[in-house]
Amino acid sequence: MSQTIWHVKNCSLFEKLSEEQLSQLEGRARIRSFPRNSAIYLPTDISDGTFLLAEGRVRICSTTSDGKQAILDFIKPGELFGELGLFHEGERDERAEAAVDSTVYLLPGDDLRRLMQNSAELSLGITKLIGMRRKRIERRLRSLLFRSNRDRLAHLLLELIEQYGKHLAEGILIDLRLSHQELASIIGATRETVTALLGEMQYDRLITVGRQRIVVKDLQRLAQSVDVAVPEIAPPSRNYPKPVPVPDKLSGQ
Amino acid sequence: MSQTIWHVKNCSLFEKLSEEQLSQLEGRARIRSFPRNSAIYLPTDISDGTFLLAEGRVRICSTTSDGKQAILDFIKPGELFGELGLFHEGERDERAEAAVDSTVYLLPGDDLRRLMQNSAELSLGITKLIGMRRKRIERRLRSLLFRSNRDRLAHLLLELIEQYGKHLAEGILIDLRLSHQELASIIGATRETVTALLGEMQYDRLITVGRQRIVVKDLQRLAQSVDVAVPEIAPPSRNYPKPVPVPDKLSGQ
DNA sequence: CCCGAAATGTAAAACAGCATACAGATAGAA
DNA sequence: TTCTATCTGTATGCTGTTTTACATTTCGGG
Repeated sequence: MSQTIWHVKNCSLFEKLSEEQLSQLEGRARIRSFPRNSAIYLPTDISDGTFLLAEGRVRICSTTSDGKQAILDFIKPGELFGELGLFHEGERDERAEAAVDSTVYLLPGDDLRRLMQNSAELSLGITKLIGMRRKRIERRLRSLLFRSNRDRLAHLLLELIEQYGKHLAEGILIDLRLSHQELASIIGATRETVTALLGEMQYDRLITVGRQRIVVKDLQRLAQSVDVAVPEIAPPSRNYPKPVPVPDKLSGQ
Repeated sequence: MSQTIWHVKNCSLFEKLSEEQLSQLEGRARIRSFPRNSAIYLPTDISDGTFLLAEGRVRICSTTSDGKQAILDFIKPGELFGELGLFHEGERDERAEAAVDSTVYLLPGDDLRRLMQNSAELSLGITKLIGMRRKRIERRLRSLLFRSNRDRLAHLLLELIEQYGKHLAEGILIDLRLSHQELASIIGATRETVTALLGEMQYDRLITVGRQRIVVKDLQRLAQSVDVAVPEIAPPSRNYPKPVPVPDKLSGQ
């Protein structure tokens, strides 16, 4: 088996495919690297084909005609994105960007559809992934419908801890560089509001903030304040294995 | 073929199943009627099994601990709901209610999963349905992130016209009984705000309002006001055939 | 036909978050 | 280093929305 397809083989989604099916997919799949903040697809792109994130982090964005931006979702390694184009042709209505340097497999729509026809396992796996994303989005929806900006921000911090939390002497570091603007785009607020809220939380001794750096000092109380269970901090390992290092990912664009 | 399964057979989702598979499903499926406003499942229910709406209309709701309610989605005949329970055990985190008198098939999770294993067609169909719902929810999310209450309400009216619009001499009737409270729960606002906004729109000669009755008088201008294409009014027929009349659906509960 | 629950209408006060307008701080590039 | 773009901090007025507190109307069931 060639090295190219190594990730795909190791992605739980594809583990039930036969060797033959895998090599078929391999022949058609393309791998590509994207540097931090570059676009992976645009809303105007023709929406066939699906993307599988091998490494990095991808954000799904939406922009209004008057330029306002929101982040709809973050994609983790091993997850698909752009996959709704499989079923509904036409233009995509969102944008995908690499949040950090990322490596992505491009799976042609036709091939993937054919494989799905022949593998109920694969179909089921994809269904699960889409369903999981729907659950995430439903949670965001509830959050927007019911919670204040401050609560949404607190909630977001807790979620981030779950994925990027790192124990430190001073507290739990959210090990991910996020500007206030980005936080604002996630919770649907303005940058200024986020700055103010973070300041408030710092004053309340819940967190300490630095430039693109947030340390949660009192997880207990933070979780309490939004009536939520204290999150577990995920182990640093990924279920999706780290690929052979790409020489210079910044040149991928 | 028995009459019970007639709907299932005619649901595009299941049309590719063999006779044998159908009768297998038939043996396990249960049909049940729910009167207007009754609960179909609760958040505390064990979340196995999936529901197929045969006739009527179902709303998916979420309630906070302090009693605030929101409507996450509406289900049309031929669509599945509660289907995420197929993949993630545990309690459901939403509630389903009959918005009008409704007839529902209950498909046991095990059986459906087994069928999905054996029919890639079926898996694909279910994936499409879940994906469609995700698209709807993503649209709601954008709407909440970007639009004001008034714009969200205008937007909602346009969507409702698409599904329930009925041409009348005075304009286009939204042929669905909805209280201000319900409208508010959909767009994420308070009842009072909705009352005020509807009043405003009436003053602007965009609509006329009566008790649980809204007539859009100037569709053109309404669509313009939220920068959206004028919606088509769907034909009254459903892609899902009307079942043999149930004697007295109100007795179903 | 009457009554009670639900739906609707209205209005004042309080508030949260936004738009706007700056100014200082910092990192990364040249 | 220096310079510039990005990020952060802060203040102010304003607007839209919620909250609260009612009064009124209407439907539907007994």
